Amino acid sequence: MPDAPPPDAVQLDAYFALIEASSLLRHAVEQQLQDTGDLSYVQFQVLATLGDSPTGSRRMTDLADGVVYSRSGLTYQAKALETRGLVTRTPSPDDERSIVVTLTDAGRGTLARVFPGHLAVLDELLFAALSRSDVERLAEILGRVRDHMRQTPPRSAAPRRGKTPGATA
Amino acid sequence: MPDAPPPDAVQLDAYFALIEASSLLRHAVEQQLQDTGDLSYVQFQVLATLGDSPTGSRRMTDLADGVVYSRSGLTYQAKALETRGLVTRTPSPDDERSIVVTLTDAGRGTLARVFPGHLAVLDELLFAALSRSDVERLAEILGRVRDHMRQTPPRSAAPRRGKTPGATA
DNA sequence: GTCATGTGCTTCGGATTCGAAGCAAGTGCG
DNA sequence: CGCACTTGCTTCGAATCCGAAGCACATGAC
Repeated sequence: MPDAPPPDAVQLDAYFALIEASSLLRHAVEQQLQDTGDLSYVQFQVLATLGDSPTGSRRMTDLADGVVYSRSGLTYQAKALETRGLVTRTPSPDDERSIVVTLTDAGRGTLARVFPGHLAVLDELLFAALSRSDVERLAEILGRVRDHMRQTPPRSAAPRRGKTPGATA
Repeated sequence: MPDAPPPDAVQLDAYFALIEASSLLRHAVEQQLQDTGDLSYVQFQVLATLGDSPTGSRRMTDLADGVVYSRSGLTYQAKALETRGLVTRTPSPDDERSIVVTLTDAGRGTLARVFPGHLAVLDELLFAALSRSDVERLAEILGRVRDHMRQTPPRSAAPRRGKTPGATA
């Protein structure tokens, strides 16, 4: 290869660290969830998201969006959770085509049973290496990143508007 | 903000932001890789990891470890890459049971073709919302996290449930 | 040398994943 | 109302993923 403009080394560091850290963490957590509650990571995310809602319910689409999952994938998991009695799925009164997923008591129970261990893993793996201010900074920075990404054209929407070189407008 | 009653609120913020941001980023990048080079994310990671090595080679196990993937999963992907001529797989001269994966010229070419767009996505999604010092901090903090996780007992060593059965014998 | 154990990779089976296509309900407009 | 278009979810097929089991080489104890 000739020379490519040396991509910013620190940026790459940050990027790779982000990917690696999240992958490692995810794997560890996944294991814990499997052992403790027989849950996959997505399933846990779904339950946790529902638990976060005041009503304990969400529409399928919003749920899929929240956990960053495909719709068909969520259908699969929601059914699995329903079969196990951890959530219910009922058509919305407002929109007959919407399905509202709701956490059951059993679901809350499972969540409660799994959560402490979950936190323990986080403490051991993620927070053990960090000071309080590290955590604060991390939350602040990544929070900003997340918000930015959520705002930005979600999926396709490549630079469509772009005209050819020169006049931006 | 009231104090954190049960779990530390800031910690949870950081954790969720980490997971969400990495998920969103990964999806976006995945799309770009698919479009530009017909590569899955893992495949890209493998090529990139190999490209990072002075010799352009790595053992299967080290590779799997590096990209945080199962061994069987890597076997699958390595074969796919080999079929497409992007890597070669040869038994190691040292250890007859080791397989050394090596980047081919075609592999380097693909990597080169895909990389600029990859960086563009990162710029747009990840770095656009961050200042230089944010990036530095992020790299530093997450680097520390990653190192900590890499050191920590990878698999087992999870807090066994129940009591410790004292001496096994 | 030979056995027991450890290490490296693959195969196998089953579970999960996604996108595309399909179906049904909602909306805007004449 | 009828029609075109949108939106919400599911089904379908094919690809991918992982853990357990298996195979082959390597190493250490004796």
